[in-house]
Amino acid sequence: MEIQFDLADKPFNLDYTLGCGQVFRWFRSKEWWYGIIGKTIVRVRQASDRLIIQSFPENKETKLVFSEYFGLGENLKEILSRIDKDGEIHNAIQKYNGLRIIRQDPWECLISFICATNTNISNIQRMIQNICQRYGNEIFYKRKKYYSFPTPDILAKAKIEDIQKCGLGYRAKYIISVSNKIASNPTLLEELEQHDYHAAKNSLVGKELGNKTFKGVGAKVADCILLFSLNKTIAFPIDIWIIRTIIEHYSHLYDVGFISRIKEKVYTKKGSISIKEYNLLQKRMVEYFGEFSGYAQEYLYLHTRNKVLS
DNA sequence: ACCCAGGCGATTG
DNA sequence: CAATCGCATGGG
Repeated sequence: MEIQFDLADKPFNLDYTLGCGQVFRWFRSKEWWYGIIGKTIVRVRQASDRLIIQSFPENKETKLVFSEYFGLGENLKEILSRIDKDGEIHNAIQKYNGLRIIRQDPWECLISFICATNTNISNIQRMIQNICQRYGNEIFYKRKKYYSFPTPDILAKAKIEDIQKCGLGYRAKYIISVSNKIASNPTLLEELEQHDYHAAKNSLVGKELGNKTFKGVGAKVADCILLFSLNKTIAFPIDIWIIRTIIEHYSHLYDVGFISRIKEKVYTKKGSISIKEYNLLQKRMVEYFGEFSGYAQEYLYLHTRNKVLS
């Protein structure tokens, strides 16, 4: 049995949505994408105006869960028209029309983006795959093995050396620390969705009792969590690709001196941007693109990245 | 051998 | 405070 969504007049592109680096556990084989949503094993394919989903196990809520996960409730056409403000974003929207922001599990998102610092996407995928193989539960479906994403209490009890063996290196200690935090307060992340962007972000990057609540979570990682799992469409993560986009196409939004300093850092590879520079880069972009800045970020990110890598 | 990859935390100045 | 500097790991 399978579920279908009618995509007529709804921009949606499965390849861009699953392949743009917001989720790391999906893989494509021929026309199907394979993945796990919650505890449900899923394969998905797109046939022009339909999204076809086969899943195991199924229940009555499955269709609603999938609709939510893929962001099908959002009026993407309207959102894209709101951020379509210049030639560069216009080209990105034309090329990647149908890219949607997924509403993924905040816990998985938190761990995934702690892994995502100072590395590349294929390595992130490998780290997370290793974590799931070692600490998740095996699920068999159609004679293939899948693994659930491990729970906070399982990772909290893990040995740091074992997590390092998953290829996480210096990130392993952050995983243990954050897992303990969530294991002792399981609803902490979900509660952040009730707060506005700034309050939620302060909780993610802030301190309590003098030390950081979420080690390994800085501004960039926090913005990814807010955008990809906590429904904060105003979040605009600043990464190296977006900085390149800004330098090339949005430098007029900044002081000349500021931009040249950013250029210097990026081109010479001498040091990363400071938190102040991060915040200013972000502030101007959000002023420019508005409440759906996060969508603009994703379109620009993919556009710039694929221009360079292809 | 060296550099880079969707930064962060600890340590300095 | 703000700026600088290791950091684990894998691939090119």
